[in-house]
Amino acid sequence: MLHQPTETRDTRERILDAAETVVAERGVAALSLEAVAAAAGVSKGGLLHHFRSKEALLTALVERMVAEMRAGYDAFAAGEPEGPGRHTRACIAWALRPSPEQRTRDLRLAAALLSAHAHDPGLIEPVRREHARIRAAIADDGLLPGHAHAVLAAADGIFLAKVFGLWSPDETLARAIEAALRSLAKPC
Amino acid sequence: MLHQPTETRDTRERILDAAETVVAERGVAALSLEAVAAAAGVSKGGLLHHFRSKEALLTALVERMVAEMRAGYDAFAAGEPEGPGRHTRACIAWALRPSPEQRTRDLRLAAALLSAHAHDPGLIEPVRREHARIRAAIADDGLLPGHAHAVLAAADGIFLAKVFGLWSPDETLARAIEAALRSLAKPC
DNA sequence: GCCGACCGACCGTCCGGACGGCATGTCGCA
DNA sequence: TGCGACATGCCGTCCGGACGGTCGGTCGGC
Repeated sequence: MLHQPTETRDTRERILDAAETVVAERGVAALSLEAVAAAAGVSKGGLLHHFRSKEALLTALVERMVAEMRAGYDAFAAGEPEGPGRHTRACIAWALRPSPEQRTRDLRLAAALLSAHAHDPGLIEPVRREHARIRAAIADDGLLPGHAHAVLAAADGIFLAKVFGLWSPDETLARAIEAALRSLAKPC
Repeated sequence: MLHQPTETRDTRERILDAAETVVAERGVAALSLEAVAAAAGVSKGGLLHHFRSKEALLTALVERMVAEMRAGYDAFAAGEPEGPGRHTRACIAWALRPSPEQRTRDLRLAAALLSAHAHDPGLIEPVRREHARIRAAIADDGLLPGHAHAVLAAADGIFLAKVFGLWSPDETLARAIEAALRSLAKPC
């Protein structure tokens, strides 16, 4: 494995974090290279040293996001007991289990998704592939296909509604929605 | 009531249609005044005669979209039989009943939502209000709150996944999802 | 003394918006 | 009926600013 100086990786991560922060706080339109550089405590030249173009920055943002998605979802799947409906229940947990680090994860996801899609819809292709992977897992989960996909749609809805700031259920409602979805995730 | 020449209204509508077309075909980043004007067969000056700024254009886009949303949803609600779960079933129909004019409606919604939110997240406030209105109707629909909101989340997910081009169920899967959601929309 | 991280000035381009002008039509008035 | 004053829908040019990206240069470590 090539040895990469730690400082470089730190700066790259700092820049990606800064990009997400800018989008989260000031919207997609404010995502300029100068704004990101300033938020990361780096000059514009320094930023462009790490990401050769804005598109490269957005691509890296999407890649990191998808990796985070995949790791998070797989962790939930691993936490569910074996048997039919496991992946479907992982979707429920992924969308409706509020934990501090998940809140920030959602903000990161939203920022990356929105900014990349705004620049070029083709940039979120990795997200589409990850979604397809989850769909495949869910279709082979031992449930009626309609039930599993209804749960997936609900999980998507919870998350994407948060992306646009449409709404977010409070704690008690989240529990109630979770119960309703779990009733769909039972073996037929 | 003031008499408004018909030609003006036509041109305004043509411009709004053109804006949606540009976004749908070339993405949010391509939504410039010049591109919209060209697609509408109007000069940039002519466009700015009807919409004093880009923000005014986007505001009008969102307003038209919300009106369309509201009319469509209310039509589905009116078509459902009275009794508990009516609004919840209207959500299901709204998201999962494919009809030609609804496909184009979805494209319009997606284009308006994405472009307005990209320019300024505050511009989609009317959408948030409309969503809140539907949530209120659903919360008072005679079902367990968790069930009704789970259905709403699924409807949101189906639509918003389409907005980002993540996926869209085919006809048979749509029927299966519909059946699963309807099982949640039964009186408790 | 080389190399990689980073800087900051600079450039070309694009975009939003202002502005003055030009037709067409309408109304008041003689 | 004819005419002038004005409003309206639309055009096309121009400008200031912002933004993405280039490039020559600096500095510290190996």
